[in-house]
Amino acid sequence: MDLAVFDINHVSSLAPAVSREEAGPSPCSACKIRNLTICAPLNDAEQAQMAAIVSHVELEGGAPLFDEGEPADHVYNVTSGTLKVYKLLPDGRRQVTGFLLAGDFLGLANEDDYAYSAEAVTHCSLCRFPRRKLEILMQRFPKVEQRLLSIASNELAAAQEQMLLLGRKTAREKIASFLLLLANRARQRGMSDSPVSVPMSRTDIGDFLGLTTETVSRTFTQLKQGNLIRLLPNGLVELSAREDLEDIAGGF
Amino acid sequence: MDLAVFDINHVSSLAPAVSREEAGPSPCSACKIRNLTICAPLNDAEQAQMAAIVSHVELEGGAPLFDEGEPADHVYNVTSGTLKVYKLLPDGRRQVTGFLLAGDFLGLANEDDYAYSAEAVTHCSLCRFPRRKLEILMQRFPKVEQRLLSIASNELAAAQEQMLLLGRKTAREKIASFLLLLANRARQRGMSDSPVSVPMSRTDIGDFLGLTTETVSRTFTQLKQGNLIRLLPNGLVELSAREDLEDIAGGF
DNA sequence: CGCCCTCTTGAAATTGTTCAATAGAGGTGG
DNA sequence: CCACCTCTATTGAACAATTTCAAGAGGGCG
Repeated sequence: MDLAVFDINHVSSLAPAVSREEAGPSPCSACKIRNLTICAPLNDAEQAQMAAIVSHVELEGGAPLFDEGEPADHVYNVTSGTLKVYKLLPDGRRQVTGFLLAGDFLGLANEDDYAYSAEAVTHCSLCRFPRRKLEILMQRFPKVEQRLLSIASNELAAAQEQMLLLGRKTAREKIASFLLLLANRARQRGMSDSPVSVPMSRTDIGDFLGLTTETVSRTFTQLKQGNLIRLLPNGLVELSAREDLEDIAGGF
Repeated sequence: MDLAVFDINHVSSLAPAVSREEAGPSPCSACKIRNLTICAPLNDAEQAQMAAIVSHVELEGGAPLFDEGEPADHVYNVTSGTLKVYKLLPDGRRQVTGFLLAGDFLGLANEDDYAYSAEAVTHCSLCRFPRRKLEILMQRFPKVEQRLLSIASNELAAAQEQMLLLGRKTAREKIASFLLLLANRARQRGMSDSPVSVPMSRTDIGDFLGLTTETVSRTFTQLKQGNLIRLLPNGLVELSAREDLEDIAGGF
């Protein structure tokens, strides 16, 4: 559970030339997922002002980003890798409320403190914005605030979809929905949707779907034996019969 | 399942004097829940501009407000009564994703269509805003957009809490959480939190908590027999041992 | 090569569901 | 005003899905 946080300003003071050359005048101009982020609506000049307040964070798999209850001083945009966000009950039961991929935004909080914990699943890099400074920039660029509202609306719709899954779907339906969710998100990002990468553990998947690891495992086996999926090495899953999976998932 | 929609402009053209006298120059100036709504950050002059685009809707219990998949042309603020919002699976299984009380906002959608259905539980009144016109007003009053973002953030936090409930809590914990949620929301609105009003059916409660009506009923009975609650007439529930309920609910 | 951790598989136990029947509450019409 | 009708809530018993407990298999890393 090592935490590895690198501030790009710090790094570049050690090796500025390399950092600058790799990234160009501003690392943001090379950002491949800009259109997914809160920076999407900004032109180059405006984006430079965002770049002025951003720092860069790298996490290795398993490293925490922040914990529920900590002061919510920063918000983040994922630039690569996968994270999970989760909430705990007093006795340790856990609900993973989401997995975050490149382009996803996290840290939105209305209260002073984070309402959930965030932890890297794989090696991740993120852009970090001080919340205060971002709020000031948002007053200058209402487009960013609109973008954030748009992101929040999308997350809300996804949360409602997840409530439907948690409250009303069977284990089989949950797993089918989950695989299709991952596949669709991979496709949006120009990555392979079959085989799709499933980098998180069975425990994480169970905690996301409201199941135990054993049930997740058994259900994968069951789908595999029905020739709906194939389990490949390195956490890859081939969706051999997407249509059937969609029928099982119940509309996705 | 009668739908009763009254446009306040229409009503006042029939009986303008009465309508004006009851409400004052603008019905909004008499609004008792303004501080909960999207209008909260506006001064009187600004609020008048909001009033110019608002219309008033009344629904009787059981009447639908809109259905999933309909064009999302309006957003609403509840001014009195209780509504439920829900999603359906193709075979009819239902997940109630929330109950809305006075001051609550609904209709936020990023896509063109509503992502869920909304239906009155009790007799309700709402303020209706054409989405297009509200978007224009938001550009003039960024405060409203900020307010909306703040509302969306709160809803997102509530949605995550509900995912924790749906995915990881037992029936007993779910019912305890639900009663405390209703009680807290009633208290926020200056209403009695014990006995708390529980106007929705056992089926609605079950569909909100991911349980069947039978399990809801049995769990109420069980809590009653443990002297944690008392079931009074007219859907009132006395929380006789709030501390114990909070322990059961697992932090609320 | 072996250890550790995760995943898989099996069998028993449990929670909540399903099916079925009764009780109660609210509304309607005689 | 009461009887009846209907809809919702409650209760019971059998059933099923998922969990829990337990053991073994596979895979990656030192």
